[in-house]
Amino acid sequence: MTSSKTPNKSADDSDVNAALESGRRRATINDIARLAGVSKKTVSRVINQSPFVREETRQRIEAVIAEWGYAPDPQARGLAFRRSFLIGMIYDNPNPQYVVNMQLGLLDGMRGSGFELVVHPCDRSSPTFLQDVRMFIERQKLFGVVLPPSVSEDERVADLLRDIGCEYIRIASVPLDEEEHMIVGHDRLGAQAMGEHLVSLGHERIGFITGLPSFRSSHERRGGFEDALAKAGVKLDPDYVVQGAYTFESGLACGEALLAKTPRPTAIFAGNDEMAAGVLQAARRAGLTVPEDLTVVGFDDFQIAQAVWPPLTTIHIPTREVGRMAAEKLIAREGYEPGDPSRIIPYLVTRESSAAPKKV
Amino acid sequence: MTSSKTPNKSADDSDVNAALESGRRRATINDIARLAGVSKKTVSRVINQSPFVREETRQRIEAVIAEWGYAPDPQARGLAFRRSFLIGMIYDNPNPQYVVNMQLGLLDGMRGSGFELVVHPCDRSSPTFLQDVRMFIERQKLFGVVLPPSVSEDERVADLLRDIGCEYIRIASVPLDEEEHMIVGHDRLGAQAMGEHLVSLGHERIGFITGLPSFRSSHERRGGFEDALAKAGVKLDPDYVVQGAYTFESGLACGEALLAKTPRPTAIFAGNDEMAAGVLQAARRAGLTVPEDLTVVGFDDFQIAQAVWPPLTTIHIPTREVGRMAAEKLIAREGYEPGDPSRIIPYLVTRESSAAPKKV
DNA sequence: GAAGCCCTTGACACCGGTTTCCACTCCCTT
DNA sequence: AAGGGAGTGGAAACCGGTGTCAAGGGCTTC
Repeated sequence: MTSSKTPNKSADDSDVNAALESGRRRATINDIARLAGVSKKTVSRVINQSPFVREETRQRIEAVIAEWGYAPDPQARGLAFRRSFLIGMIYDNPNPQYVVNMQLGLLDGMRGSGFELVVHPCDRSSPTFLQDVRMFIERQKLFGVVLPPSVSEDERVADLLRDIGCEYIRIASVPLDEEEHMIVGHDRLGAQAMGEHLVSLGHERIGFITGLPSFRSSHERRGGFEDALAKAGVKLDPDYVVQGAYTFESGLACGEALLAKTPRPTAIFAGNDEMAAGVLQAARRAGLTVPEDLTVVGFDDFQIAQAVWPPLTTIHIPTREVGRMAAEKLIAREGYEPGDPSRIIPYLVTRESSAAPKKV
Repeated sequence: MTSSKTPNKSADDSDVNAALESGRRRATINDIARLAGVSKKTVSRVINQSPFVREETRQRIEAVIAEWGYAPDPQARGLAFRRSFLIGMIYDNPNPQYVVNMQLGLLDGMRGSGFELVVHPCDRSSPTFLQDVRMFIERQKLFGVVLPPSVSEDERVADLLRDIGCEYIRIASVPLDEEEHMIVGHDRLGAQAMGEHLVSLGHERIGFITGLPSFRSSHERRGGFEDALAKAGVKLDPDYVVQGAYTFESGLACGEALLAKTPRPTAIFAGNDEMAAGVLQAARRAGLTVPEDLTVVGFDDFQIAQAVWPPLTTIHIPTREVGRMAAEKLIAREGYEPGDPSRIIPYLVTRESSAAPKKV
């Protein structure tokens, strides 16, 4: 009777066990404690990997936990810890494929950790934006949040997070914060690769369509492109740079604008695939054949790049992998090593939309 | 001194108020009770809209709640209620735009309700699928789940949910469950509309590409199409029906197969836009011009329909609205009326990919 | 053999809400 | 004025975990 805590509990115990065994009730920490003949505090220690538990005791408890399939209640645990086991993704990126890939990546990185992902699209221009974000985080007592662009680039949000002491990871194309809060993408490298590709094909009069200026990636992509051109001794004529908005429609309009220039560019590099698809349409309306009359290239390598005609030469961005790294960094589990940054380096994908310019 | 509960609390009170006012601590139900001069039970009654509170008392408490911006802790509340305020979206639909639109719709319907959305993509063919779902729901004590296709069509999942007593809404193109658990889409109507459109243009030899047979929508779309043709006295030749997989690649392959038939169909109706984009590519490879040589139409009206050339005639499905209705139904708030089903009726969007067949 | 220390363990209060139970109003009847 | 019922609010237990702190046991050390 060493494990019995009160003299007349055995009758109750059998009732309790019956309820448990029939599956009518999930096991609680008290059940596990009782079944293992220890106090619930010790079970708690095992759950939280406290080193102050005798190996033999730990194994006994772990066996009982495994046998009954016990998992602690995140709400109760969260209540005591004063925080939840939820991770928020706060975003305003309008591209569905980016969003979904990012979500999948985050879930990859969270798998088996006991955390769950709560999604929170937002409108950065709303007057209540910061208050909404704060409410979201404080009410749910989020463990942490992941911020993809362009929310990641908003210092007000970062300040808020530091202020309320919420863990966060910012995903951006440039370092904006301490290293531990950043996953830095390599848009610049990707744009450089594209610049080299176009130059190597022999293009010299190239149009460029920027993304939304509120996204740092817009500037990085342009910058990387200019780097590559400069290195090859080709100059990017500012007159051939027009500002898009990362949308198909803006790509169409900007494409038409660029194609109206004299002389016409022999290639157009759009800041993302959506806009490149718009350029393809502009080219078609102008009676031009791609890539014979015009090279059109994009950035991101989302599905649209393959669905248009001709399929787009573009830069592949490993969004899902970026998400995985972000989640891993956020929860920083034991056995977590920093993650090889080379996993998220973008690369050129050559398809049929790019070719050498026609000889004059 | 009527509101003072213990004689020597006033000193403590000012400390507590200081902490509150400085924002160092969020208000709890005890603070609100103290500030309003009532017991926390009464505050709880107000929060939970109990009718047993004097109107005057209620207003006083609500004023204090508003003044301090108090919101009850979902974890503590959930712990006592034995359920969380989380809603799960369990899905295996591979289309990013569908997923994102559905999420947005669900969030629309949940806005201001205090619920949050936890996303849970899954693999229905995994051996641990049902166990994963069960674990997800039971651990988080989800308030309810929303099941879009094709998870919604899996009776094992519905059985599981009934078994563990979890609220759920199934989104599908046919009624599969009691009315209160269903949002029924109208794929059939949409496909009928497309059938009528093609017939009215004069097409009689029409190819059809089905979606994945594991999606009920595939059969409904085909069925609705056949209905419309039958009504017009046109027969759908089974030889001109090929099975796709809702992907671009499958659309390409199926398009090639259909265009190889003799005589060639004058129109191809693909079960979704992705496949229609594939058909466009097959047509181009075959040297055909759309819509002069071949009419190609899709279904869903996702963004790809506008980004390809020519832009696709398709059926618009109000996915986001469907999501909103699902969420509203799930949380069935006071003031909730069933929701006008006409809001989610699909409609034809005519673009440039459909035209009358050339005269022979 | 007693003191001192470390390793383990458990009792108890607490996280922030809800529910149960009960006592106390208040108002209306008799 | 007393009695009775409905309406109202408080104390304490509870949801399922965690923090704090002190106690028990085995070991070494003097």
